[in-house]
Parts: sequence; C-alpha cells; structure tokens
Amino acid sequence: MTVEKNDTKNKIQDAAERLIIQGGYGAFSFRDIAEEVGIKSASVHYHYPTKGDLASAVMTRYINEFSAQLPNPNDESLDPNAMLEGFINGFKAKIVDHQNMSLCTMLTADKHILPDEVSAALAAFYNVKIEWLTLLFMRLASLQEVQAKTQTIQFLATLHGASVLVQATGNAEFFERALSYWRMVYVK
Amino acid sequence: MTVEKNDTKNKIQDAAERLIIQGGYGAFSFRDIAEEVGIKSASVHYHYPTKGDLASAVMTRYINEFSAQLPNPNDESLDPNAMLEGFINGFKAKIVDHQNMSLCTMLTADKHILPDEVSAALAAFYNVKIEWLTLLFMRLASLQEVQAKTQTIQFLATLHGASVLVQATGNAEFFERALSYWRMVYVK
DNA sequence: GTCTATAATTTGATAGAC
DNA sequence: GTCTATCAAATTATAGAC
Repeated sequence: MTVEKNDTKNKIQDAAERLIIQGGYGAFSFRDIAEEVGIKSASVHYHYPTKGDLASAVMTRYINEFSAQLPNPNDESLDPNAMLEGFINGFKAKIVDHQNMSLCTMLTADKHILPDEVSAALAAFYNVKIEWLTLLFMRLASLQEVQAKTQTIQFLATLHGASVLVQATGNAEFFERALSYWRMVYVK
Repeated sequence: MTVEKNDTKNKIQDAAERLIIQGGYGAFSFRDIAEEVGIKSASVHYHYPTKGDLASAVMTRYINEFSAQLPNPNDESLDPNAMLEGFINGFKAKIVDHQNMSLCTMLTADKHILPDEVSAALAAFYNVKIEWLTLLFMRLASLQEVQAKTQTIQFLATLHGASVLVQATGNAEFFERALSYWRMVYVK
C-alpha cells in the first residue's frame, strides 16, 4: 500500500479544505482549486467527478486523520489531563493561530446545502468526538457515563462557541477566556 | 414616519434572511429572492443595488430588532434571572424550533467572503451582546466587571457552541444539556 | 492524467420601456 | 416600482485528443 503524500489527489484536497475553511461549501470552485494546484479544472473533475465527491473526500480525510491522532482515553500509560489539554490546544491552533473556523464548524453551517452523504459523515464525526470525550471525562472525574456525557456536551459547546466568538469579533483573547474554567478544573 | 411592515423591502429582507440562515451568504441569489417575493430579480436590484447592500440591510435590521428587544439590565423593576432565561430561550427558539443556526453565526462562518461593512457590523453586534450580558452578570452574581465579562464569554460560547452541536448532529437534546449548568445556577 | 474546447446553467448587475 | 431583455462572467460538468 503506497502512501503518496504529495500526489495530485492530496494537493486537490488540501486546496479544497483551505477554501472550505475560508468561505464554506459555496465558496470553492473547481477553477480556484485547479489554479492553486497548478492544473486545469477538467483534471480536478478527473479525480473528483462532482463537487459533492470532493467535499466528501475532504471530510473523510479530515475525520480519519483526526480519529487516528486521538489516543486511547483508557490507556493507563497516558495522562488523561494531558489528553484534554491536547484536545483543547489542537482546536486552538486551528482557530486562533490560523484565524479560521474548523472545517467541521464551517460544513455544519452549510449543512442544508451539503450532499446528504457529507452531512451524514459530519454528524457521525461529532458523535465520535462525543464518545471519545465521554470516556475521557469518565476517567478524569470518575463520573458515570450520563454525567460524563453532559460534561462532554458542555465542554464541546464551549470549544466550538469560542471559535464563533473569536471569528466574529477578531478578538483572540476570548478563546482562553471561554476555556478558562475547563483548563482550571482539568488541566492545571 | 410611516412604518410598513409588509412592504416589498421588508419582504425582500425576510426572504434574504431566510436564505442566509439556511445556506449562508454564498447561497442566496437575487433570483431566489425575487421568486419568493413574487417579483423579478431586476426589481430586487432596484431596492438593493448589490448583494452586499442587501446583506447589510438584513444584518442591520436584525441587530436593531435584537437590540430593541433587550431590556435594560439595570432596571430594578425587572428580574435579572428572568432576563437571562429570556436570552437563552430566545436563542433556543431559533436553533431548536426552527432547526437552524442563527443569522449571526451563519454570517460569522462566511466572514472571509463578506463585504467589509457587514463583517464590521457583525463584530459590533457581538460586542453589544457581550456588554449587555456583562452588565447582567454583574447584577446577577454581584461580580466585578472583569469577572462578569469572563462569565459572559463562557456563557455566550456555550450558547453558540450548543447551536453548532445541535445543527451538526440533529440532536436537539444537546441544547439543554449544554445549557444545564447556566440554567441551574442562574435560572431555577 | 492532463489537456483544449465547450455545453448548459446560474450568477450579479444594467438599460430602458411602461 | 416593476417589468422585459440582455450582458458579461462564473459555475459544474462532459467529450475527446494526446
């Protein structure tokens, strides 16, 4: 199984991901992508026949990379507090450092105009994150599943809402302010 | 000063607002709006020459209506807990009942492709909400301004993030779960 | 796999009649 | 204020040569 990291398919996905993050599903065109990759739009269609196919591929790659990078929350050789810190900081890097919203938040906003398979993948991805965090909070705070899931929803909402506030106001400081409770209780 | 609530300008704004809420700035066209209002696209251009003009008008109307409906947080004849409850429930109505994200969250996602005046109005609007909530939290919890503002950012993030989770997963129950802490502390 | 060429449609916007 | 008519540009997508 050969893994080419810089082949045309990946370059196309890189460009598409960047464009979706910046303007949403409606704001990426085959010509924009072609130009960025250095080929013609017909060649983009060769790799991904429709816009939905391409968005779906970008989404799938994002989910796979994200999931692969998640450690096992019940691995006793790993510090659960550090896992939560890593989760927060990974999100923060996308939001604050790159002054963007996450790919998934963007696609969530566009859910009504997304191909069905993409919006289904999106919902599934959020459920993966919820399950992972629930296991982590069960371990972190010795909680029952129901209580840990509630913590998860509150935490995930804070994280995603923080990105909305930062993006809307341009005030990066709001990120740490929104997350301060969670850092205080579980990280420090 | 005559106030026509059902004149063409307002009908156009209604249609534009609905379309923006459903698909973002990129997913509303003059023809879509014309069809919904029952006129031709050239007539829409008569009222709002450019797309930016229309988006700006929708945004301004939304901000004005929202601001006008906010009570004075320091009015001692009003219950501050009820004010926060009203704020939460007003947001919930948009998110859960209408299965949408709020106009402002949608436009925030599209910020990079928005005309400058619209994105500036957006940032200003979030700051209005933050100031109002900060005054409310100062009164609600007898906090200093800095602490009240931190509460505000945490609360606003939770609210907006809840809408992302509900929209992404289709699980309306996540709204109350995300807000449960705030309802428990300040509403019940 | 990439290209040229092009089809079919949609888009934001304007001119001018009524 | 609304219409018809139209424009120039951009869009997704396909056919076929190399």
